[in-house]
Amino acid sequence: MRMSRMFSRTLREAPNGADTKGYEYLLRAGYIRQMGAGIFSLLPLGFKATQKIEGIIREEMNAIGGEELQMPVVNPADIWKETGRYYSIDKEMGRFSDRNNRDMVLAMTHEEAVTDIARGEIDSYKRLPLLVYQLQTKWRDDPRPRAGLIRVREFTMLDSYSFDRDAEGLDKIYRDHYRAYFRIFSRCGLPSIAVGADSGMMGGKISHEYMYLSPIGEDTIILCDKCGYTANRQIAKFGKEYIEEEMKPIEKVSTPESKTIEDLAAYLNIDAKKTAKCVFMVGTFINDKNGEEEEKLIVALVRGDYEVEESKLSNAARANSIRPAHEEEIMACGMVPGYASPIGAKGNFICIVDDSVAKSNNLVAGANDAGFHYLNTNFGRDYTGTVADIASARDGMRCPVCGAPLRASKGVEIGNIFQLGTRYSSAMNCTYQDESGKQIPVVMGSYGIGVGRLLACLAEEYNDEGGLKLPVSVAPYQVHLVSLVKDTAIADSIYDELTSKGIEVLYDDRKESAGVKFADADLIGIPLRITLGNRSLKEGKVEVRIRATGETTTYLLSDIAEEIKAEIAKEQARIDEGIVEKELQ
RNA sequence: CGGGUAGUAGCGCAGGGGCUAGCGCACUUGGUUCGGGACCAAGGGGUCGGAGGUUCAAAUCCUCUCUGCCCGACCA
Repeated sequence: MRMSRMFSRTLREAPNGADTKGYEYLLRAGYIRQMGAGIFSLLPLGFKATQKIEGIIREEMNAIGGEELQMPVVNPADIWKETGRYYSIDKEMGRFSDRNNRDMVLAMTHEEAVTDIARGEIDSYKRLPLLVYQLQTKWRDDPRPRAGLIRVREFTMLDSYSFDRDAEGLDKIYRDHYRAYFRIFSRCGLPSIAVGADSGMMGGKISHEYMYLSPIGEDTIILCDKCGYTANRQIAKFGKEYIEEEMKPIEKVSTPESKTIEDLAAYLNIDAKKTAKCVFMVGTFINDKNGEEEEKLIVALVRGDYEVEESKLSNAARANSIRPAHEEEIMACGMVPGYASPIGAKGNFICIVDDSVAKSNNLVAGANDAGFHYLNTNFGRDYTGTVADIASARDGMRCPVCGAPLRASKGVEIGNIFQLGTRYSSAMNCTYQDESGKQIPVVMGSYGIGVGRLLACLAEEYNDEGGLKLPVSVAPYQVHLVSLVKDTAIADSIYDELTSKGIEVLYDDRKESAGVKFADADLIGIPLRITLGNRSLKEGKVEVRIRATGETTTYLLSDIAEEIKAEIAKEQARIDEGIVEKELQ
């Protein structure tokens, strides 16, 4: 590509709002342009990089037996009503009516669509297993897009769907994906880790998220450096201690001005872990069949020194969503904020008790009387509720596996894999006939990678003061040819020669100063730069500079095609050496 | 959805009741320069986010509204 004819141009200054380096450079180098909140165009450079990523994805998906297809973005709402997600997913899904007033949705994922197709294709166990994937546009009306391509509303996603006759089959294809995803990310040059995750709106039991660890990430990952335990904080467990002792009789004491655990512990001169903290949320429960909604107060109890993890709480309560409760809602159930506990409370509420509280004795809890608390409350004797793990794992807490201190880190979710089981096949009657003639729901899995987000993470990982420095496997071009001599004949012939040999060349044939050309080359970040200048040309040589390291070598003009091929191979070899082969333990 | 902040040329910004709205970069023309964001000269480009209002006069004041960004809620 001749730069004189390139659609995009570089920006000298960062557009307002580009607050991470990767985003700033993608914008300035002309890879992407914004059109609205969370809505971006991929300009030719960004599109090329994306195509490289997609090429890697296709190779790896094909390698595990996937077949590529493409499903429609617009789905009739009927299939989403079959699974109930038409009702349980809120405003995040785009909805509209067609000209005949039929409900339509913009598919934000394709479990329904693929299951609808599959039920027409699968009849016998002999047809299984199957695996299909697509690279396709998703629209998800995220309430808060941010950080460029990291969190957008419209994006391209690899999504694959597996169909098996039983859990063993699912387990195998799930493991295949686990391994293939590490290969994909590492072939793109992106370091990643897999963590145990919440399956969220997808349903199902087992799921893993792939995380690019970075301070710009929004997810919090809990990891153990000693034994390798990793999990998203939303589900991360940690080693809890229980205060087990002989139950003592409950006793009401005056605790004026002690609305927080901190004040209470100070007033009574006790450790916060000797208290039970009461957190109030309101859960929304949606009927999958008809979309009817119901709200209910959720009372969450954790030990005073722990925090409530809302995802865990939401799962334990089986709520579709939860929000903090208002004071009136708490008081309506006979509890007094600041001095609250389920003891003596009445009305329609759900009580979820963290095991740290359930298994500890004689904790201090609210008396539902302003200015008073109870000493020596005990779960089971003084109140009841559902026991679950709803406490949040934090930096420094103990590893649930080996007991070593846990570490918290920020991460960007670049992919995830779910064992769906029969959630969709049962709801949509996607069954196969087994040897005995019985109809059995197909066992499914679904798997996804955000392509644009992956590019954004790469831009974040590979940059310096000058701009991007993408790995050769994903860079839009392999070579950036910069000509500084007036006579274009030599540069033109190098360009033609390299191009004819299948090398991807971005040729800066513009009438710009050397400084501008170098600065733009650094910004765009093509891995290799050929500089054609009078200085070395006098000796019949050109310079080849490696963007990532700045290392420069001069080669004879006559050898340049072969030398460049060798340099590209070297760059590619660096990537190949870093390919991660990892099996699910 | 709550809190904050901003919207003036393609990009970055200044101006904050009064004549023709400015600066840097980018752009056009001519000339000089030519290996790390050159210089000189002459130019082109604006519904000051939108609507309504106050006023002799509004980019500027008031009301409403739209949009972007940041924090939170939320999210795969």
